[in-house]
Amino acid sequence: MSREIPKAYEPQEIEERWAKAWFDEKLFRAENSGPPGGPASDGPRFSIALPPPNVTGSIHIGHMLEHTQIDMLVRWHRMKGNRTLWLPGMDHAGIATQYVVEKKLAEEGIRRQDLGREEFERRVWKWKAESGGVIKEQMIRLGASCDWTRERFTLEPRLYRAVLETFLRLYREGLIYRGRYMVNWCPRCQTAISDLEVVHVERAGKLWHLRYPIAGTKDFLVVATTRPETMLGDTAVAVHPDDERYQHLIGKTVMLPLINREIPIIADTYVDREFGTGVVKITPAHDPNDFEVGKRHDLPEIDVMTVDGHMNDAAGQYAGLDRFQARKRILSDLESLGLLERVEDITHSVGVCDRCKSEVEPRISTQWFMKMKPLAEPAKRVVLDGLIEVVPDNQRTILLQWLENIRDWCISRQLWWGHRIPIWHCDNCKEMVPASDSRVEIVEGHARAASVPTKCPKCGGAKLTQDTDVLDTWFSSALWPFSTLGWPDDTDDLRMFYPTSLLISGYDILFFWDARMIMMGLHLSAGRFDASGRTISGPEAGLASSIPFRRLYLHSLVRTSEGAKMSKTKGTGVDPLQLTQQYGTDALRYMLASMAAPGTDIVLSEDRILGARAFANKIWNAARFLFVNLEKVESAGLTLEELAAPETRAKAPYPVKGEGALAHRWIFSRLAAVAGQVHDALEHFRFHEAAQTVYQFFWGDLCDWYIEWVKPQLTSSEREVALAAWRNIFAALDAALRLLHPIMPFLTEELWHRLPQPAGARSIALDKFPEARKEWIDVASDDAMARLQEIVVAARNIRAELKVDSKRKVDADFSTRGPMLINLLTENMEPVLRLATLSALRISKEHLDPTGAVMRSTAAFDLRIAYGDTIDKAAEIERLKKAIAALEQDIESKQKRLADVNFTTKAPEKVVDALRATMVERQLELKKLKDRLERLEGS
RNA sequence: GGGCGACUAGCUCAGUGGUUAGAGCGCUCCCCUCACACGGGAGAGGUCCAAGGUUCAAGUCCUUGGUCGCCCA
Repeated sequence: MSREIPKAYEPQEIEERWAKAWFDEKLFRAENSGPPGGPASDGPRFSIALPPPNVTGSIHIGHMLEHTQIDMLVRWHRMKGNRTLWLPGMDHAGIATQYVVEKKLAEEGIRRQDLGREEFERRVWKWKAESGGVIKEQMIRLGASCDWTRERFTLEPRLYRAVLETFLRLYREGLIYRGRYMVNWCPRCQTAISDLEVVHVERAGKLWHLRYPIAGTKDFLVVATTRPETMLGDTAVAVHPDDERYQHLIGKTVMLPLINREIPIIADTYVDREFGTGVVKITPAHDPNDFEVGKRHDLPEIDVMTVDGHMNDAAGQYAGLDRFQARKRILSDLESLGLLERVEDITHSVGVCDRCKSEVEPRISTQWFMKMKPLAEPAKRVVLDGLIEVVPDNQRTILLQWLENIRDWCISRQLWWGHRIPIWHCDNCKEMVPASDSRVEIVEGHARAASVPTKCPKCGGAKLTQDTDVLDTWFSSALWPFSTLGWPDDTDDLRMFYPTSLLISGYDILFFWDARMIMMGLHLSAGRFDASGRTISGPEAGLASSIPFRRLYLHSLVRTSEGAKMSKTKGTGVDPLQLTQQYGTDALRYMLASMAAPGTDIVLSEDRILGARAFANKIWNAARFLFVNLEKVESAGLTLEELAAPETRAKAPYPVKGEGALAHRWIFSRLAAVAGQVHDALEHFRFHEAAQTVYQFFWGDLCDWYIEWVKPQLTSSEREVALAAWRNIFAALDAALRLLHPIMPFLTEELWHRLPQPAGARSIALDKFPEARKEWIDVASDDAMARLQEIVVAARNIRAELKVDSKRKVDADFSTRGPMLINLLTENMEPVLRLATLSALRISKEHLDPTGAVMRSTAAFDLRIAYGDTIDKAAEIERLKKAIAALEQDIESKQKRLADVNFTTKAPEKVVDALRATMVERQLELKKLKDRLERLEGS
């Protein structure tokens, strides 16, 4: 072992080295975790699926936050001895990936249509092969302890099979159907998208009031619209049936301007009488509400646009124009005809494509849908029954409300990159024929449905063409927790790891993904629920038949200081790898963990990363202190081998004779308490609490007090003392590193290896997480140490006020009534004198004379230091007066409360007693301060 | 239109009805003491957005309002 160790923690080389080693050694294979030796199914398990990042992307800070939280829990469970699986993988991200590749092609002036479907798909695969590994590399570098031997991709053959199986089952059950309905259409992506993929943005717009001449009169009706170009497709105007203004017109007609089509005036309760003139144009082919009205009144649907957002032949003279150009032309034409009554400035909500931000066009088209109500019922039940615990709780309500109001899901996409729908259409009779089973075959390295129908069962026709649509990406994502474990086959992994223990995702994909996984997981695992969604008791019908995860934690999002989501295109994105280069991965992880309070979004702060980096350096240097002193271990007569032996550490704390015993008992008592707190915090996703607890323990307790306290013991001439001290300090630091490992894996791995470890020890990640050991809890030591700390701080406080040179040792006087503090001080005189930089501490039971000195008092003791003649009397009087005022106010409020019979009778006895005791102490303190003030003012 | 969240020290944020409301950073003073100046020691700094209410007790629970942000329609 080399004993050179840099003075400051330098993360770059260390992190890269360990990231590579962990990956190369397959350290995080599930098989490396859990009880050694026993049968595979023994013992507690922990399994979690990585929310698969888009294959085309790169890690952003939101991933980093997500992965840090998952990794903390995964490492923690692994160290607790659970058989632990974190299954990673990527999502083919249909529309997103196709968009990216299309944009690249556009740079060469190529459209995908120029290439044709097969060639385009080939290009996407090629591009995926080139850039698809980026995320994986980054995740490895950032320390995610995934089992990479089980990595999956949503478009790989095994997962396509799961998709086929699902589609075919739901199709046969009638839960997937095809039909002609109004959908959200993106003219840029040229595909239908689901309701969830439409984002609503507030935009400044205009409301145009148009005049529609009433047929056979010189009058006209005025309709208001934000989308005048759709008027070409109007097939009616509507008024409210009870609107007195228009009663006489119902049943008459208007002449649609520009196109000169005679259309009826109808009555429908959908019309809002208060809006505009109370007359609305009805365009069944371009508005979802008008579509419904059109159905009710049997109106024709006139689609005036093309798939790419241009006007079609039905638009007459406007055919061929882009929809926004057409709008301008139509408005100017109406104006010149005197049919534009007025224009109003408004802000309104515009639906845009989540992916490309183009304005979405409501459009009638033939698509595939999934019936969601029957699937949502069991999902609601498992959430209501607590079979799936949702954290934070308010997200549970949001989820339930969404499930309550669920609408059918448009699952088909007119894309080329994705899972192709396994339905064939008979060229002859248009019958739809599904693949006969879910088997897949590999063609050119990629999966295709293998069981292709060859003959139409209805007409016998032999010419069948596969549906050209692919499925929404979220269709395959919805199967992720079980498709990745081998479903629909009954695999060992499925038996071992399903249902997964937990899902951690951002709340922004609660509906997109989490909810759909619950619905699909429940539905595809027949047997556990009957049709009413009730839990069936008795033996489980199969391991796969269950919820996809037992707990669901929705983590916060990282936002810019303006509250917007981080966005690369807006330039507000933060590259975590760059931050890693700058500050170290562990520092970044610590910072994220420390800010990850459930339910609150995170705004990055440079200050907090710097603080985290300082913490990493502090840990490094605490270990460095032991490291550079290793020779002294040997000179104390201890071998490193013995120190490294697990048995040695297991027996800590070793009793230390004489003065030094207290601190050892205390630090292990703290360790037990802290381990308990960290367990509790992690169990409840309180990552920030876990982070803060270990920080406080390591820096405050271990470094500031324990190490400083025991330093001289390590070089003690008494061999027994030195031996025990070394054994204890190693055991304590080793435990602290294990405690820190889930948050800061690289640093702790490096230090763990640099310190003596048993032969053959592979990694701190496979070591044990510290337990809250009951036998370490030592309330008396906690209390004693707190008392001594109070005395040391009081002495330092006086020194600072007297501006005593920090190296100069001075005498002090100490007074207390009872023997308890006297004994305690006597037993710990050396460390107290040293830490307070005192030459002597004279102990008495008498009152101390404050003249010419500075004093600090608590209810239990007085401490006095006289030094030089530099006492600033005025300042001391000022300080005393302030303290007295605060105390008096406090005592007064306590007295008031204690005098209140309501309080003393209704509040718990414990609270009343505690208040009483505190008040007595305060009164004592107050008396001391008042006495002193009097003397000072009198002198 | 409906819902959710935030508002606490100069800044970024914790705070689970019950001591004198905490942390990190920043600030002031002292110290480069042999693990660490990414450090050590000491200190200053808060009418907890406002107004009502519940309670023996409210930063915490309820109601209303304000400001900001997010989501859904």
